[in-house]
Amino acid sequence: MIMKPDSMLKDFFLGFIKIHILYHASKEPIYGAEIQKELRRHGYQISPGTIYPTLHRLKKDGYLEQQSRVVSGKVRNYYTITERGRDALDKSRNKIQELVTEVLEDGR
Amino acid sequence: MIMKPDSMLKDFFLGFIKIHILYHASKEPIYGAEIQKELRRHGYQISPGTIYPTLHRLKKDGYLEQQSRVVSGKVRNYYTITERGRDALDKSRNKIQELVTEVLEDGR
DNA sequence: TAACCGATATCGGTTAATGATATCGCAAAC
DNA sequence: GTTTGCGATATCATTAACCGATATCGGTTA
Repeated sequence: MIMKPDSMLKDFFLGFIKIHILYHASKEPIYGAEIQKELRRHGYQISPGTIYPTLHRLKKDGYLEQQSRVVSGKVRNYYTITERGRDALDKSRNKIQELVTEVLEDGR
Repeated sequence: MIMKPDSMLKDFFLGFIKIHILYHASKEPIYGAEIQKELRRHGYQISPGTIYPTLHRLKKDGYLEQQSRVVSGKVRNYYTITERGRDALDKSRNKIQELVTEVLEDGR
């Protein structure tokens, strides 16, 4: 029996996904399956049914732009952050800092 | 026309609520309406339909314990963190630190 | 004992995550 | 040039969660 990650952390993680994606897309072009792997390294199994609609949404909202590229015979949709996305990321950073700092600040 | 907070931050906030609540309940006894005000100070209007079920859930899961108290003629359900809740909070802290630090670390 | 009121509880409607499945499109094989 | 393989992407029905409007609770006071 596999112990699922704490639901609290799962919730946190889901709420954090868009920001996490924007961050990586600000570093280098990313694609769906890669993001999924990256999230797994953090211990969270996020469904493709979540990843892809999220990417589409971020593109539709103008935060990401898409370039299709062929890699070893497969089509990949790479996403890069836009200027608008960068602004949103910066704004989110500040707010997250404010929200999280307090909670993280001290142990028991 | 009131500009709603960015949906990305809203998502983050919703995912963060349980942890935020646990944190405050680790400092002092809290109650629903107070939490709602506290969250508003951060710029987010969270519905009672979210707050109260969340508190019930945290209690049911053993993270909070409840004491009903009468204040100026009104019944209030105060919640305090349990030992189990403290453990969950500490665990969450570590994980959040790991997840957030990277994203916050640098500007553009 | 009736009316008040802050706080809490609840309900139907709506939106979002899920993960299993189907599809896409290029390339290598024959 | 047609077929097959495959990683990546798209989609769909189901399930769960937030929403906010509304109802209810239960001491207190007059």
